[in-house]
Amino acid sequence: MTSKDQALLHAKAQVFKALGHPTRLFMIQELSKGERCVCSFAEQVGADFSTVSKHLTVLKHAGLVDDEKRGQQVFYRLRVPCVMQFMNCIEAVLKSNAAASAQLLR
Amino acid sequence: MTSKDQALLHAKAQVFKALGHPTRLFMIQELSKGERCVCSFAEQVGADFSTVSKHLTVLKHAGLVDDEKRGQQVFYRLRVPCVMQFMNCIEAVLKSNAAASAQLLR
DNA sequence: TGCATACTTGGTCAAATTACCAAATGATTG
DNA sequence: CAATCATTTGGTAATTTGACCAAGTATGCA
Repeated sequence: MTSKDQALLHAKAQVFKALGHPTRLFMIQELSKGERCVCSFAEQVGADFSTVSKHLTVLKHAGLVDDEKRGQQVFYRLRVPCVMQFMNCIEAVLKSNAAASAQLLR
Repeated sequence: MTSKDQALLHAKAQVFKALGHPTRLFMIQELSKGERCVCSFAEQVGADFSTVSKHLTVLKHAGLVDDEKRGQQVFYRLRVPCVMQFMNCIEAVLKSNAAASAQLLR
């Protein structure tokens, strides 16, 4: 494997890693319905404002979302709609997979 | 959000988390070409046998792969072909996204 | 039966992640 | 300009992750 392949592999893993947290995954799901400001997440997620902001930063660095400041608010937008497709596929797998579901859905 | 939704969200996040490591992602890519025994990965990945085995366990618990013992070898198989589709989508995004690429492909 | 081969499991330790608090920045309002 | 609202940044502590080594289990062969 070339070092370029290595880099690409690492980059892709970073994207998955960014999605590998319940709060961030929730944010992605919400963003798939339309843009949202940080404040709207802060309420909904029930975590500290700073925590929410940091999660959004992770998603942004992974290239999954874009942000735009308008007035004093910052709006985030989903950049990668194909995530949702995969999310549906995973959901189907989880539901069809007794072994993993028993472990994961607990 | 109901606690059932919470559980599902958590389960999905676990799946992404499992994919969020270069070695495990590599394994998934290789498995998309066909089944493989642990030993074959051990050589290729260049990590300790036990490390390889643990990575495969993570993928298995996430429901992404199946394993089958035949003789003294254990063969792993990809359970979720749709991962590859998403992988391609991510790859496209990474290549089209200067900002993230600069960070991630370094 | 005894020994090699192919894995898995348990332990340990360093590094990464995540959450919160406090403080800093930036835009808006009085 | 001072005060306030929305958000980010920095610091710290608790938890999780990942890598290796050593030891354990299971299969196959002499």
